[in-house]
Formats: sequence, C-alpha cells, structure tokens
Amino acid sequence: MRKKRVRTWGVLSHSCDELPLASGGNVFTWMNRVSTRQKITIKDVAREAGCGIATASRVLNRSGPASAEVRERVEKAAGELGFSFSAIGRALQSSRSMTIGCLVPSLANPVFAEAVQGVQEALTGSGYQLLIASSNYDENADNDAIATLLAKEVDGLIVTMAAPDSSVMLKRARQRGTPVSLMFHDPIDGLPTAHVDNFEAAREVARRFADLGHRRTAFLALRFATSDRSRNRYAGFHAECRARGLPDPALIELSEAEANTPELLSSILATLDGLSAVFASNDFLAIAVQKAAQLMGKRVPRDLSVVGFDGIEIGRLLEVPLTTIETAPDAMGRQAARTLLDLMQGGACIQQPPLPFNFRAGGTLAPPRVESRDDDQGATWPPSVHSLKTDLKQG
Amino acid sequence: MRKKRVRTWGVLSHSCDELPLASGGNVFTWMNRVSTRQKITIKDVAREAGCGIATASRVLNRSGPASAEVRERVEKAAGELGFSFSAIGRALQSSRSMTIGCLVPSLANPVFAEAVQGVQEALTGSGYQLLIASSNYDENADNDAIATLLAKEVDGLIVTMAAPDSSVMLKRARQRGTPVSLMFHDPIDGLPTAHVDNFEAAREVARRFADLGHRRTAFLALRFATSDRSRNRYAGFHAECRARGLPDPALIELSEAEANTPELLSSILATLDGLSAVFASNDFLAIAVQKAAQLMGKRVPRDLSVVGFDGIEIGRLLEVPLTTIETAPDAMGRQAARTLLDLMQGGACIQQPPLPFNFRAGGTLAPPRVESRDDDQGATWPPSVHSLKTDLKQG
DNA sequence: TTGTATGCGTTATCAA
DNA sequence: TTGATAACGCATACAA
Repeated sequence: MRKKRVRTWGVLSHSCDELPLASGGNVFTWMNRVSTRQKITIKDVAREAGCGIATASRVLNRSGPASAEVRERVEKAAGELGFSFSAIGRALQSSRSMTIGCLVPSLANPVFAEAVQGVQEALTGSGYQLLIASSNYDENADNDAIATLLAKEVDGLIVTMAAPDSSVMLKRARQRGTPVSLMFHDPIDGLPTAHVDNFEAAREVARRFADLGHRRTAFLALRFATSDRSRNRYAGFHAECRARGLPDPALIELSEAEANTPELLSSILATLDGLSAVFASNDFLAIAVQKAAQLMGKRVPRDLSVVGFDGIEIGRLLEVPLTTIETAPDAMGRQAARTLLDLMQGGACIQQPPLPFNFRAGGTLAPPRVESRDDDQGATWPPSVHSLKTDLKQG
Repeated sequence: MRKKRVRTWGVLSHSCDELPLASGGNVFTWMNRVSTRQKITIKDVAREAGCGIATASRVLNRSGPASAEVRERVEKAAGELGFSFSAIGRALQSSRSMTIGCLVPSLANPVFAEAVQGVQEALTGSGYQLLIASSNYDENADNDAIATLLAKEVDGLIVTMAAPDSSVMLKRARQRGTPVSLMFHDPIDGLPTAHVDNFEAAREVARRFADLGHRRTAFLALRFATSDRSRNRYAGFHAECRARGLPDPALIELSEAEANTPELLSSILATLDGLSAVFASNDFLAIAVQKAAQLMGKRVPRDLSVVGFDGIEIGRLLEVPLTTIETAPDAMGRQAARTLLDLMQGGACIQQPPLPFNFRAGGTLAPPRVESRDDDQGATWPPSVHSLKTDLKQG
C-alpha cells in the first residue's frame, strides 16, 4: 500500500480553516473535499450511482448504450462529486496523451512567442494541449528538451531549433512514429515546415539596395551559428549582390551586448568605410542600428539606409517607419499546427509552399549620398574580421 | 485485446522506406524499430536483461540494491533498446505528473511571453515541464483552460487571468490541493503572486506629471475590463491627482483598432482640450500616442508629454527614448515559478513583496507649454464619454 | 539481492 | 443493457 501524500497548503492569509465548519450546503461539501483532498475517480462515480465503472464510463463518454435511468444517476453523481476524467489514466490506456510538444529557442523573442501563440490558436478546440520547451538557442538543450517531450509521450512535435537536420532526438522522434512539424526552418529531411523563403526575401532587399545605387552594404546578425534563418538571409542577400557584380556585403555577427549597446554598435559600424546600407537580420537590430547611426551623427536614411526583417508592428509606429520584410510568425505557427494535426490524423506529409513575405517600404531606405557613388576608389573597405565564408547556398 | 493503432507517416519526400533494408548495424536496428513502432517499456528491458521488472526499475532509477552484474546487464539492455521511461506510466503510479500548468492571456503580448520565458528558466533542472494555455483575454476561456490543465493533473498552476478572484476553476484547483501561484495580479484571496505595485508605480507617474506642472492629463488603456493591472494603474494615477487637487485624469479605453491606427488615436486625443500629458497603460500604446501626436502636428514632449508602462527594451532605442515605468516580466515569471516550486515542496505560502519598478527618465516627458498653465478657464475640458467611475481603490 | 503481485484511472472486451 | 476484468507502464510492498 502506498501512503497518500497529503500536501499542506501552508499559511494562507485567508486559509480554508477560517471558514465556518458547520455551515451547510456548498461550503460544507467544499470543506469536505478540501480536507480529504481525495481525487475523485470514475470508480467513485460508479459507486455513488450504484453501477459498474464500465457503465459510468459509457455514460460519461456517450460511448455506448445505457438506460435512461442509469444515465441520469451517473450524470447526477458525476455532477455532485465534481468528477472530471483523469487525462493521465486516459493517456495510459489509449496511448495518446492528447499533448503536443513545442520547442522554440526562446519566448523572449516575440517572433517565436507569436508563432507559439499561433500554434495555440490553431489548436484550440482540437483537444490537444501544448507542452512547451525553450532551449535558449542551445543545441544541447534542444535535444534534452525533445527527449523530455518524447518521454511525456507527446502525440506530435512542433519544433524550431538550432540544428534540426542533425538532431539525434528529432530522428528518434521519427523512429517512434511521432509526427514532427517544423517552424521557420527550410524544408529538411522530409519534415514538413512552415516557413518563409528567407533566401528570396533577402534577395529582394539586395535588389532594392542595388536599384537605388547602393554598393557597400552590410548584413548584421545576432546568432549566425544557431540560426539557419540568418544564414539563409545572408546567403540570399549575398547571392543577389554577386549576381549584380556588386561587392560582397560585409557579414557582421554581433554579440548580445553589441546589439544592445548603441555605442558598441556604432563603433563597429564606423569600421565600415563607405557603407551606405545595412540589412539587419531582424527589426530590433535594425532599430538599434538607427540608434547607433544617430550616435555617429549620421541620419537615416540620408546618410545610411537601414532595412530590417520580421515586420514587427512597432516598426510602423516609429517616427520614421522602419523599412522591413514583413512576415507573419503567427501564421507560421498556425500552419505548423495545422500540418501536424493533419499528420496525426494519418494525413500525408505534404509540404506547404512558403508563406508570403512583404516588402514594407517604410522610410529608412533611400538612395546613397552622391559622394559614395563611385567605385573602386581604393583600400578603405576592410576585409572585415567578422566576415565568414560566403558560399552558403547557391552562392 | 486492444488492437495496436499503427500510425502511418504518409508520403515523405525522404521517407524511411527509401533506406536500404539490408544495411547492417545502426541503420538496420533503426529500421527495425521504425517498422514495428513498438514502444519500449521497462518490461522489454527486463526481458532483454533476463531479470524482473522490479530489478530493472531499481537499477535504472538507482532506487534500490542490485548486484553489479545485473546492473550492467540492465543498463546495457536499456541502452541498446533505446529505452526511456514513460512519464505517463510514472505519473499514474506516483500521482505526480511533473507538469506545471501555465495560463496567460496571450503570448502575442511580449510582457506575458517574457514572463513565461522566466517561468521556463526557473523551471529548468527542476524536472517539471510547462503545459501552457492562453485565453486571449477571455474570461470563459480562462476557466476552460484551467479545467483542462487540472484534468491533465498538473502539479501546480501559474496563472494570469481576467478575474482570478471570482474564478470557479481556480477555486476548484485549491480544493484539489493543487498549488497556485499568480503573476501580475495583486495579492488575492490568499494566493501568492509575483507582481509589481501598479498602484504605486502609477502614483509615481502622476507625481512626475504634477511636479512638472501638468494639470490636464489622460490615462489610456486597452482592456480595462479584463485587466486588473490597468485598473490598478488608473486607480493610482487618479488617486495621486486627487490628492494634489488636480483635475481627474481622463480615462480612455481604446479598442484594438483605435490603438493600432494612429489616425483614429489622434482624433480621440484631439477631443481632449488642454491635454498636456498622457499616461499610457503600456509602452506600445505610448509609442502609438507619439505617432498620433506627430500626425496632429504636435511634438513630443514639447506639446505633449507621454509616459508608458512596462519598460520594453525597444523604448530605449527610439530616436527620443520613451519615458516609462520599467518592470521585469521575466523576473515576475521566475518569482512565480520559484514560489510555486516552494509550495509544491510543501513550503508555506509566503507572499513575496512586490517586485521593484523603476522610473526610466527617457525623453518624452517635459513641462507643459506655458499657455496651458492656467486653470479653470472654461468649458473646454469635456466630461469624456470614455470616463468611468474613478473610485477604484483608496479613492 | 531478486522477482511477483498490486494498484494508479481509464477504456475495451466479452460474457451475462 | 450491464458489469467484471484485462490491459496500459510504472514503482513498490512483500515474499523469497
């Protein structure tokens, strides 16, 4: 016999003990349940209704025949006892947890938070709940999280992680037959994904820059190593510059500190002579760049053009609205959830086309100042220390 | 005998069927498991190791004695089989799900998203996972969500909701003995909460306004009905104005559309003659107000002072940094999680003091223009249609 | 040191 | 139309 663990509530200012013990009706039965703290199972309902548990189950689930009279008794008993099914018992018996695991790098990044919110929305009414995990952009944490989610026997997985293509746990998930749907990633390894075409979107930015006459450009990113999104954006940006015979854009990977400290950021930008346009890997970075430019005495977009990525709402409301690539993280979440739901219902794995992006004009993009128009004027363009290999894709 | 449901993976572009069937080693056993898709239980491990399940359990959990040799066999078997415990089986047996339920209005609001991220952080390493739900600010959805969470037998609950003090399901949670910890709410009904003192913070804003000579002020909020936070902020703001003998601040509740459309917002602000300072219930709103002011040809802070609430990071980076009350949603999440962990370990329910807030000076607050300095000059101050009752707290 | 048997809450089977 | 019973995966009391 296992001993019942009785949890103590500790000292509450309005503890239940203060309630009058002998008061009738609701409060009294309420007290009863509180003091015993017994969990009410279908067995209790059956006993109270004077029937077998199978019958009670059938009635409460409407899953089989039952005479009108016993049905009534069962429903009454369940109501009075405040019975509700244990999802755990159910999960064990049905081997379906009715739970979906979701892994994102961090909820502190509104892009992921909105995506998860989108997942939630698509899941409401489906009967599935969301078990959530975040890895803080750490590859090991990614795998640990998936392992835990799998141990909880989630019925499906919605994932954004550092390295989905090489994750052992993700492979394990598929071995177990747990459907997986990706968010933000490019299609990988036969896993369906809800994404935008980062490569194409970035090419669009390069095109705009080039059309206006920009030559010296830079791409700023925060976590190049753990973000295939950033890498794809840079690849597309770079590819288009190449295709047009323009100089390779400088690739600058910032630390958290550099991104959040305008002073640091401006000193980095200052090393880039002749720079006339910056493509930031996300809108926050783009706004930080503007602040940094302000510190350097440069005006946006007159002295420096800045384009962001994501299309966060607040960019619209800035004094000079941010030029950016609009995406819809919530739509991404919704699509990922729908795809997973489909998969779990035995549907075929069909990869949806990338979700659309939209170039939002804003006011932070303009032609470069005339003086920087001319070309190979010498040695001022440094082979940036931050620069990485450039042929990431289609290079 | 229940029939095993075999889930089909559908048509994947790189389906496992494409892998060579007869290739040896890893791939082969991998295939094996894939094709059978049987879940490996401790029973399998025991059989493989040639011992009883109790022994296997003891070895794998290090929960009891075991000879070195059997220990080795069990661990080997577990490794080869790729065994991992089923959290569901465990939960059923131990009546602890190792899962914590978390309810917030929406993850699309970065304040809540950050708080949840804080919860996550405080939970890592604890062994608990987060089951998350969002209500979209709907009171009924709040209760439904808690009901579902309770059905999943969460070991604890972290909650931000529309009406915690009158929620039947929250009461039910306590009846069941499920520890509850609140976020963002003021202390209520003996439930511990992680919060900032909205009332005091708002008084601080009123004080700053008053000290600079502002008289005609307004409070802008988005969801007054479902947000005790907003109500408390208004109450504090109002109380301090009263205490100083200043006119009651106008209370303006905006619709989503009004808040996001600067044109609408400016037309609303235009109805407030003599208005010299606006206190917005959150930073996004404050930024929207600035945009609206810009549209009206007013300059901030010269013609209109604006103060926000929350202290989102981006406010710092604006061309003119937002004056606001800084709070730390992630700290709120962490505290709520720690409190809950404590409670679940049988700790007493002790209410932590409110988390500190900080008035961030920024650049959107300045003295009013001199012309609006004089007092009862007549009928221009309308008894705003949006105005609500004012005596919410401490009058 | 080990293994058998029981129960956790549920649903499905099957005989009444 | 009913109800006893066997799983489901695990941990543990208890007997060996």
